[in-house]
Amino acid sequence: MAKPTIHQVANRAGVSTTTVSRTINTPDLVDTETAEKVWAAITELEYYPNGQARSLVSGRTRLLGLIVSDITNPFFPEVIKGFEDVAAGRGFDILIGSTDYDPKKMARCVRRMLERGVDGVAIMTSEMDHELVDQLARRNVPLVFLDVAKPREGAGNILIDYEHGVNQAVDHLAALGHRRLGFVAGPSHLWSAQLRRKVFIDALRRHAIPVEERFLGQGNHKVQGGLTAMAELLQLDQRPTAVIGSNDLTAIGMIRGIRRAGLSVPGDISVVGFDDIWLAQYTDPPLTTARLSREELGQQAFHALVPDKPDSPSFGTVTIETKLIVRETTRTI
Amino acid sequence: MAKPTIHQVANRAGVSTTTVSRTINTPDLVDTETAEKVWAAITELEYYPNGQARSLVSGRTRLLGLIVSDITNPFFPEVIKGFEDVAAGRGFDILIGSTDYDPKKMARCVRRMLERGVDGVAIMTSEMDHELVDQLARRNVPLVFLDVAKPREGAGNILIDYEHGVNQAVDHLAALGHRRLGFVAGPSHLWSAQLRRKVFIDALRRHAIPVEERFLGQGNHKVQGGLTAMAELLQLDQRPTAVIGSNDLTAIGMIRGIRRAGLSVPGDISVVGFDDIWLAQYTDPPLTTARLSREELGQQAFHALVPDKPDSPSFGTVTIETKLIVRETTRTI
DNA sequence: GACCGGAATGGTAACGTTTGCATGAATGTT
DNA sequence: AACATTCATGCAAACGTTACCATTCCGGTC
Repeated sequence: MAKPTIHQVANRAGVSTTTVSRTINTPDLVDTETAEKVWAAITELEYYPNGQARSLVSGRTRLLGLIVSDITNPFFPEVIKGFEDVAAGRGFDILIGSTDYDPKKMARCVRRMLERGVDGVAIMTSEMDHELVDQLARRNVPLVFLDVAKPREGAGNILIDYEHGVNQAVDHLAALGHRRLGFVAGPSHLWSAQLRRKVFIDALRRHAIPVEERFLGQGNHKVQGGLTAMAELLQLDQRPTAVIGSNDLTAIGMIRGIRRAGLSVPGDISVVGFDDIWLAQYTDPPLTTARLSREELGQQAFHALVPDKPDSPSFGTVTIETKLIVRETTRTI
Repeated sequence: MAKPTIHQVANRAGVSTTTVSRTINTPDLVDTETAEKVWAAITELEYYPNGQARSLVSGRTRLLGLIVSDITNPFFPEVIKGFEDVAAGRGFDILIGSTDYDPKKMARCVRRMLERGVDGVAIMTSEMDHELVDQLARRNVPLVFLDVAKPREGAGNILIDYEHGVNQAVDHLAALGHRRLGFVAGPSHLWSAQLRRKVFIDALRRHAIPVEERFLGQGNHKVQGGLTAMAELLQLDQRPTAVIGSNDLTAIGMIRGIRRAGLSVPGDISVVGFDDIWLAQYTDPPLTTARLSREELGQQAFHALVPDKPDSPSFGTVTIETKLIVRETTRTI
């Protein structure tokens, strides 16, 4: 009674297990009348097919892995949501693995996914062990990398077009008359943080705005980092009139730093963030920031792993756009 | 080569599959020398046991379900983390289901978990279909409910001791000399929100502080709700000198409302939140709030589902403490 | 009326493990 | 020297599905 098998259903309906299986999977092959009896038995017994047995024979698990570094980081939940939503719609479940920036946990994650026989893995974590990833690849597990330094052969890659958003931000500030722009970068070991910084500098050049070393601060993608970096920037005898943070947390810290120095945002200094995390709309004042749609990121990751048409290669590279959201931390000089 | 089976390993090591299985699961039963050969074969072939086959015979999947309403809500990720951490340590994987407050998705979630044959499900969502839950119970799937109205028979229940934290908050404010206390509640359909409000009123009584209806505002557990409710409270000819929000988001909205009215926190009005979400330490000024350890919540949920000693019943009820964290939004009157 | 084709169904062998039962060798006990 | 005990191993039967290959029955065709 507890967990009826296909045999019990078959018995009850007075047919063979084969017929039950067909009623569920290929209804066209079974007589309407028989099908009804089978369905009756199924609902009466509250039968659910045993997934293990199913995928043991089919070879597919309809299970996808998603490896992130820290689910607590406000950036990730929305990616997960985007991924999960579309996956659930297509009948896939997802297995989440947090690495906590710890290579050991990463290894454990990969092992778990391998044993579960996932049909694909999305990896969004900077610190990854190449050996481990190769192991996945060698077993023909479809892979997709999110926002990774070098697109990988034989795997999907989702890249982020930092350039557009940052350009828009610089355009925006330039249009408001700002000519002294500062930037507080993220941790230097993070490739994407490096890229954001580089893209900012390129944008300045394009606008023929002089790039001043002293306006380039160093943060850590956390509030505290933005705060202290901003404090240093404010020591300068000639300070920037507008500053961009490498991510929203940094920008929030910067706002706090400016306030603490007795100045106002955007009255004295304009501030722009990056990411548009959920929190950005609730800062005081609401933060102008370059949005990176995390939901889309998750969705694209799914599509890279399980293509619409079966057997299409999907090793392609997809780019996610970024786009400036103007709120209230920027003002004309 | 792609996915070696236990047979290939057995062949390579020159033993039977039984021996390979034993080398992995019950090493005591196999000769050291043989074991070495087997392990050699395992690593050479990069063999990982097939989980489906394994759990097909064992009946256990070492898979746990976790149903939440919205992973994007900053409250949940930390619960998930607590749950996942301890689960991973014990060799369990977790399957996340978001209901999005949609009964249909909830049903789909339950079905998915049933088909996967999860070894237990933790449910932390207010809108749940009793029929669905009964279905799980009938199939002897261990269940645990988190912060639910009525403890359920035959299932684990994790309750939250709202009382202690709120009492501490009121104590704290009373000690600072406040006698006119306000409260902005959460959505009335949410049982836990109701409870927080009730507990607040009880605390006032205990302190012989008069309970004034007009000081009891109505929010929705979002920033906006706190903001508008606070605006109303400020219209009063005699306003409260301290206010408590039903959750941190509400409190953040309240701070904003106070500021918008040209008053200062905590200079004019003290504010206390509830939950201590990650964001609470980054508000300006940092929020005094009653902490509800979400990590512990997740951990307890796991322990309720898979007890340390096999076969211990574990239908018990566990209570999570709440505790005031004093930061900088409260001050003497 | 013999033959063919299609529709509906059943029997059974996989899928990759674990696990009781059986076997054989080696060691110890009387 | 016969026998019990332990240790190390193998054989084969499960676990719950699906998929291939029959088999049966039926109406239609020549």
